[in-house]
Amino acid sequence: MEERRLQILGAIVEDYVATREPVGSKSLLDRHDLGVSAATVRNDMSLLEEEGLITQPHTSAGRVPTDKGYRAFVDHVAAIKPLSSPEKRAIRSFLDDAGDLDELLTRTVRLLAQLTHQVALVQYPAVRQARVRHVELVKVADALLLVVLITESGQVDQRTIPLLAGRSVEFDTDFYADLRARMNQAVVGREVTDLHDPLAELVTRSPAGAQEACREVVDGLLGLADSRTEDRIIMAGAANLARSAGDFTTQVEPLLDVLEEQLVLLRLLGSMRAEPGAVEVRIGQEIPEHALAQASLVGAGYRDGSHLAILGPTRMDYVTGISTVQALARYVSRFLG
Amino acid sequence: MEERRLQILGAIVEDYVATREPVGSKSLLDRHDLGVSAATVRNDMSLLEEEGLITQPHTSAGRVPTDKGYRAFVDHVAAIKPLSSPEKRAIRSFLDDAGDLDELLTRTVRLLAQLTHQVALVQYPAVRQARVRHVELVKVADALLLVVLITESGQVDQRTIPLLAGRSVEFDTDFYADLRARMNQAVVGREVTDLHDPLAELVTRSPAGAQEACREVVDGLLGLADSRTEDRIIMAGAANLARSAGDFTTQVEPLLDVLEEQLVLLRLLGSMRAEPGAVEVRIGQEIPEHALAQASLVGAGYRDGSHLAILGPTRMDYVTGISTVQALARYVSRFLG
DNA sequence: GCTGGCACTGTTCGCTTCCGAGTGCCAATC
DNA sequence: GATTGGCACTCGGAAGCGAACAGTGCCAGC
Repeated sequence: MEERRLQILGAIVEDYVATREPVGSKSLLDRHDLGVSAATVRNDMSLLEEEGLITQPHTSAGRVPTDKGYRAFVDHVAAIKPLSSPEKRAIRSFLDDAGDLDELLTRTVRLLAQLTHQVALVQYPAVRQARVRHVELVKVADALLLVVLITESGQVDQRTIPLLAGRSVEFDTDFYADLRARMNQAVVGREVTDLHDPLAELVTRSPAGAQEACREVVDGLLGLADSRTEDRIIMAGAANLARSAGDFTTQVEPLLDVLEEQLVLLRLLGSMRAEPGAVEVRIGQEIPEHALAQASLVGAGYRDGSHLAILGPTRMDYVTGISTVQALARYVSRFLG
Repeated sequence: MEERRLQILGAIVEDYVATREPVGSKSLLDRHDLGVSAATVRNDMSLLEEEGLITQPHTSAGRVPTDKGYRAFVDHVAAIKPLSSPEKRAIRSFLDDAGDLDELLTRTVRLLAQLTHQVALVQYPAVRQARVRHVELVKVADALLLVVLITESGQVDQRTIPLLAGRSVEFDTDFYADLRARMNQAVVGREVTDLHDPLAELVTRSPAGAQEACREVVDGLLGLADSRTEDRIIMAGAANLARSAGDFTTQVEPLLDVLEEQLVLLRLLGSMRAEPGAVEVRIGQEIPEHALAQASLVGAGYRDGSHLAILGPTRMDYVTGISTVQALARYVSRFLG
């Protein structure tokens, strides 16, 4: 029976994840009621091994799932186990308390790490398409101007720029108040990616003597608008790796190095294709990054095109992982919507 | 000679940190030219052990530094090894590129973790005493208002608040533009901790029908002003723990749990007393937190009263740690000044 | 197609033995 | 009085060995 073989595979994965030890036919029967004898299980195990789903570390040892085995488990056996009501409520109230986008994401990533005991990653939502809601200029010191950009999505970005041309007396607070008003008039309602022309025009229309000072500020705003579209990754629970360090037969160092490399993580999450609310699982070799050949990634899309994920050893608890990732992705999507 | 004993202690610490193995009199001489014989070293070791600075895991094994030994090493032996010029330049240019406070701190903490291979912690600068520079209100959606608080120190805080009372038609964008103007008039220039009275007055002076809507916003701003004084900790390199997991004889789990507990970390950094630019070292038992009994903390003050630190096994490279922490604390202080 | 039985296999565990790094002490030397 | 070479002693860890054990594959019988 095809059915039973998968059931056995599931049991093997479950036991191996729980015990970290190769599981044999007999001990399998101790923990699971399969309704057949050990010999039958052995036969099925043989077949599973032929298919490449499990493997023996050595003769006379139990079996261990292969990457392919985990894949089959995830695809055909693992059922999403919805979170319990108290869990759901706890999550919701914890996330509800978040004051702004940053905090929402920070809390989400921490929660994800805590619930799954893995490393959690959240991609900053890609909101390139946002429109400008407001621009604020605040003179912080004699030669320092704070530029704040607020988008309709409620994201607030800021940058302090040094003033060189604009530091003479005639460019006082009023000057910047006026500039602020004109800038807002020029950019409010426009796409943040589309500010170059209107701002250039604003500069040319400024009084001759003030063009340099205006350009300074305009450049700051353009830089800000540009950098805000940069992707970022928030991470939590990296220390959980210490817990599962034993699961990696190779050195953990390269893996740690990868975690420090924002670029690699960006590529990783950026390559995920899961639709919002859907889950995508990458197992071991399926991850195109050598250092992660013994790791698995469970990710889900949220909002539009952004992703969050957990990263752990291939021998991880996929059921809990998938459920949790999916639940959190949905919550976050809803809060952002 | 007191002198030589300390030199030997230094050599023991150095070797033990490098090899993770108890160091004996002979192997010590192999790696260090002390100008005396093994027997003399043995005698000195005996004395060091009597003083409680080193200890033997068992008879016929080499010696290992005790917490007290590390303490003596740090106090009397370790010399600060200034960073090399290229290092300094790299640090400076990396930090110079930071656009705002948040990014500066993020970069600092990452750098610290990378340079020392330990867990790095940075306390968000305590700027309770800041004055209000500007308040901005932006209606993000029908029933959502974004409140932005900008202080003279250039810090920008934000929060989205739900509008219940103020969602009717008469409270339109103009209403909030007007409210914004009045709020600014009421609070600009005041201490953020001292906004309660003027804002309460603002509410009572508002038109009778709008008081509820005003109170809503005022409460949001007060909450924001309040929460911005909340301390925060930024962490990086937690994964480095996996690298040094072998250094902890006890379970690593409780230690990981501590790292997830912002509160404990806050208490930890908050209890540091190092002046800006000065370094404070806490070794093992000196840390009033059971789970960190095998860890050490190397911290330095920056700005006024805030701290940054690294956390690692007691068996850590204190020389590099102290130098790096001090250097970064000074850089950050300078950039913020 | 499933099962119980059986012979076979390689790891692990406990035991013993042995080696060596390291110590402490002492008498001799500078 | 500090330093040194010599020496006996100790104990943990590596090496070697056999038994126990967990697990497998195969086969005949139901």
